[in-house]
Amino acid sequence: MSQKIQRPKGTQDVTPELSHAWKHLQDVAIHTLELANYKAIHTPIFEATSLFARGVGESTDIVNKEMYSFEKSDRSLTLRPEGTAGVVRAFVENKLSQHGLPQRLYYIGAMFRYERPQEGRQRQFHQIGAELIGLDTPAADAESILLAWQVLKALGISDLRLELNTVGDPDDRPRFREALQALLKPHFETLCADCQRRFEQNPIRMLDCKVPTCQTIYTSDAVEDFLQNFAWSPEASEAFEQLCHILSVNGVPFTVNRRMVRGLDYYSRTVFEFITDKLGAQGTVCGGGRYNGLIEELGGASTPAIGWAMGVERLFKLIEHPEAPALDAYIVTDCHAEAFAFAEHLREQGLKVEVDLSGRNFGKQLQAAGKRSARHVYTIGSQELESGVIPFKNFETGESSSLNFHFPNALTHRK
RNA sequence: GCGGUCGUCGCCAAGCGGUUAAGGCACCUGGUUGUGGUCCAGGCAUACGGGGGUUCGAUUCCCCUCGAUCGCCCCA
Repeated sequence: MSQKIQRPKGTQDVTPELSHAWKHLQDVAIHTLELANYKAIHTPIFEATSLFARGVGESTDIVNKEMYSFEKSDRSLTLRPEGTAGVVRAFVENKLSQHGLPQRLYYIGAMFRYERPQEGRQRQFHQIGAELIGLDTPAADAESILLAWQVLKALGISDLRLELNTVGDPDDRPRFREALQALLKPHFETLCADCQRRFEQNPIRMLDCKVPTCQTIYTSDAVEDFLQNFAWSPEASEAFEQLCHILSVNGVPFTVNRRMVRGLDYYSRTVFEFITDKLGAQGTVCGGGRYNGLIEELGGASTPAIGWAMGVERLFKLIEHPEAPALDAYIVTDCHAEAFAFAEHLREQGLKVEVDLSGRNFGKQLQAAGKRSARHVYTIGSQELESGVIPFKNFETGESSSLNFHFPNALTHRK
């Protein structure tokens, strides 16, 4: 058994039992996206490591400890840990802005993050993402969020909460950070070790801490006041209010969560997450936000954009798994040459058809048809070749009937 | 990377130091000269994730390892 090769840790096989439901999920999502005139973009599964270092951010966990990187002839390459950086790179490289803005793009595919697997978290996982590039308006934010909501609804997932926040413009971030540090400084000694580390590295993240003693500090009136009343730029605040308005008008339930932070450096202003309580600790089913600085950072003209990504595996656990379509016809036969011709005839009509290949007696073949829950069973033996009349039976109603079929070379090529 | 739990056939699952390692489902083969699955008979783990140890003896005890799972971290 030690010889047996297993799939790598944190990866999954989608076997035929599940592959239909898997395809269904993708089909529904893609259909919804395309109805909103989003167009697919396919980018490589690996990119220059520097793309993610610059795009996602040097200080993020993703870049620091989760990348699958490898060297090839002096180049450092990395399996994409997320989709936006690659899409933006492609947008810049292919000069998609020349085709007019805004650009509405979506992608779907595998992502890779070297993490300890747990429920809803794999090392290879899949994301469906949408990017709206070229606009920095509340309406654009709303379109993006509404679109995500529509995809989720189309999948039959509505038992979710949408959390929304604004993290201001890049210029505001240091201001916010310093103000927060100043506010929490007096409590530094009582904070947990993690928070003491975060204090310098990523103070905003402290607010998410699960340690009770830390939480009592972070939920104090002083901190609460600070969060509610921190003065973002007037533009950002104004835009955020309008966005909330549009979402309300469209009946999307949301809550403003001033503590929500996102792990990628490129976010600015609007950030949001759709969260479920049904998946344990990894409840974020869709996460996104605005990234106005990213395109310029990656060498393009300064262009605002917003986008999101959904975790396919997480969605998959939340949706109903539809049955695969039934087998329309089963062909019992000992004359395969002619049976294939007839099968093709049926398939041209869009029917799902299987030809029995076993060569066993017809009784056994009939049994096989029953096990497969075939709707109709056609029998093609030497008699049928001769007469050109094919008997068939509807296995759902039990009714028998027959039809005429012109076999190619039927009379000359019988076995 | 850190902690907890777990690992017996494709799936569910008994056994918990000495068993031929139950059983069910699924699957396969045959019983039926050409009209159906539910019937009957049989098959289907030289083996209990892998490796090492303790023991006269280990699926049952110990260690390591691999994997799963839950949580931390973080995110989709």
